[in-house]
Amino acid sequence: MRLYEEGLIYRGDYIINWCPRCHTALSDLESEHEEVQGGLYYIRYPFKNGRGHLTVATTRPETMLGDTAVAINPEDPRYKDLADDTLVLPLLGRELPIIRDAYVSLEFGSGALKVTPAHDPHDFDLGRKHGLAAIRVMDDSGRINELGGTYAGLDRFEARKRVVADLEAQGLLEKHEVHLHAVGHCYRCKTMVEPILSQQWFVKVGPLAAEALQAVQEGRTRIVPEMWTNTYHEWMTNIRDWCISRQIWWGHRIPAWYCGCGEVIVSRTTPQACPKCGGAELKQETDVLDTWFSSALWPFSTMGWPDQTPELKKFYPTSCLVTGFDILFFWVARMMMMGIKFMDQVPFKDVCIHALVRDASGQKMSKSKGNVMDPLIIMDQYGTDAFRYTLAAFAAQGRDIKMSEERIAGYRNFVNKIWNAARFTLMNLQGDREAGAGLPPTLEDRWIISRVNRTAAEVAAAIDDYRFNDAASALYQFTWHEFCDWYLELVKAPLYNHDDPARQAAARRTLGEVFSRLLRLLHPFMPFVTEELWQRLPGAEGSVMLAEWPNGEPQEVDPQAEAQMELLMAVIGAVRNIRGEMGIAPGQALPVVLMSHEDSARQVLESQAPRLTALAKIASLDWAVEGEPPAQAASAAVAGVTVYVPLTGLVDFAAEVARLDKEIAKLEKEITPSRNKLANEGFLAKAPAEVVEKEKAKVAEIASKMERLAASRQRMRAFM
RNA sequence: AGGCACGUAGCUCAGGGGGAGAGCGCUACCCUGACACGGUAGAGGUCCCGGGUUCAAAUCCCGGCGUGCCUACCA
Repeated sequence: MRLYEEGLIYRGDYIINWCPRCHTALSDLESEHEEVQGGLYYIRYPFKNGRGHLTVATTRPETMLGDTAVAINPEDPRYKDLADDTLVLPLLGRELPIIRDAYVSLEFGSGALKVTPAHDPHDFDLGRKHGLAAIRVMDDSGRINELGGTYAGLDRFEARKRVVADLEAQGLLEKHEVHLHAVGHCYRCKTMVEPILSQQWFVKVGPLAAEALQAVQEGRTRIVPEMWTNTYHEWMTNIRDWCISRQIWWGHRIPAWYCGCGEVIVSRTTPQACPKCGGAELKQETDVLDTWFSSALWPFSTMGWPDQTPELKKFYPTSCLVTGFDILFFWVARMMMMGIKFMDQVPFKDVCIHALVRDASGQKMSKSKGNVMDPLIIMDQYGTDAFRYTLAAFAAQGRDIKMSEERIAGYRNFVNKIWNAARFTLMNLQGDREAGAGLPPTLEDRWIISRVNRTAAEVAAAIDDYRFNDAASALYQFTWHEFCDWYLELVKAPLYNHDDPARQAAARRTLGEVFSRLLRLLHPFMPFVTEELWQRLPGAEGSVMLAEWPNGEPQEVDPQAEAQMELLMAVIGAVRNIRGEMGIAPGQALPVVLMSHEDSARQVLESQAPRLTALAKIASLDWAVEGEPPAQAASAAVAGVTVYVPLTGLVDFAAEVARLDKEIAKLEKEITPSRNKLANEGFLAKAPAEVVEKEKAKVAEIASKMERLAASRQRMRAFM
């Protein structure tokens, strides 16, 4: 009503997109252009004076039945001296004036354009400009009507064939070329849209769009990822009036009444009599509003508008709308227009455009194409949580998703991993998470607490930025490769040591705490399994949905513990590498000798000897005096520490030399770019000091490793 | 036709000026007391091509080639 009163809604005769199957008008958006192979027909229109003809080109010969003129470009040299200014329309014999308009392209077709104002939007404009009649020759089902002469009653495609055949028979078809062009199709039923002259209701969107555009330009509404603002801008700038009449049976009926005297009454209440003639014979408009028009009011109409309800006050404008790009115009832009118009404020602060799931070849999934992946089947197969996690992991900004079942299976495995980690955790907690306070934390305690806090901070930051894939992968990495791979293995030692119940309890405490935080962090991505496990976690109350969200406590980040763990993991990795590369059975415990000139490293490793021994499967752990390595041993170099595995008896010296060669070659490849940089004077002069320092430290570390490995290699060679 | 993306391991994809990453797949070994939907170790890359900017380019700029999407009335 308000829009009508302000002149922003009007009724008018225009060419609209008509679906001959749905029997309704469509907006420009609902007409989807699709490339089709059509024909370009060159048809001879004879001059009235009988001397020759003018050839016009058209893709839709059947519309010639509604022609009311032929247009040429006034600049066209071919048509400078025409024999006559009047043509005779073939088949029907109607006389057609030749009009001159710069709109006609000199390059396309024959340079002569047949004008059918009732069946083409541009012809309609031309018709208005030149005062031509508009003859509508088709009915609402796409059949030729009584104005189409002998073609009356034929379907539009049938009519085309007949028209072409008849023209050919009369020698009026000059030629016929194959022609690719984009043709509108009904978004609902894919029927070819027919542009038809018709009286409909329209919204004058210009002023509304200008405001909606400005809101985004001024940042009152932010579109994420930003690249979509271009698209939004483009569309808002080139927008045409919006046809909102629909001849369908669902939707809001347009509140307009027609009186026999010709008066149109638009009213909030049902009018009793015509204000002009007093007549009581009023008929309400049968058309309904486009559903997108109605739903443009959604952000406020759902909260009691036009009343100023408490809900409306509190929740408008909303914080974030999450949607797909294909809805950006249909709905988002229109909610913006209406929100600003009626609420004086944008409907949402952020619009988050998420990725669209496409099929394996990048096609948009659609039922009619038959390339849909049924989420119910997938969830049945891999689990709802796995499916949801996959979508989150794939949801990188600005990119669509080609769904891959392998990835879903990978996340199913992840869910399973968590389930098993939970079994381990719950089994060991023995119903108690509270005991064990007071003992100083072990290295693995400090480390995992530090890591879970870093992860929490990372997840929080990622979610704030709508980088759901970053959040998902941070959690995956932490859960599997830190919590499960390292922490759970390390914590087994205190957990299984019944001789030290206090330490055992302390271990339980940390385990329970970290696992509890992990469940809370995972919950948004994996709601079902985490809730199930939460219910079994001792000390957890209520639903995990309501549990406190871990944001990451900076004071619980412990860089020293992380550095020490890094050393421990490197040494364990070195022993395992030797075991794997030398083909030593996993079950065989190995003697290990360490050598280091760094007291701090030695201290850490000595204090962690039990963990080191357990995870690297070590039979005996000894320290060598510097410069006196064990004679026959495989070796590895980590930062600050050299690792020896004496292999007397079962050692294969050639294999060890080969292993060291490979390792040295790898380091060589790593060190070269850094050495080159340091040899570059420009780098030393212009690069930031910390970058130069970093390169130097890197070169020093790798060089040290290489030296130690080379020394080992030399010793091994002596035994060959 | 115009616009916007994308081209990184065999496949699916992150990253985005200073040490090439993940999942799956692959190779070898292992049913180790949470987990074989698993563990340990490993192989695998001209970051599409060509220029440019820079001390430094997979990353920024320009031009190609290829792919996808969106918009569009050339009858």
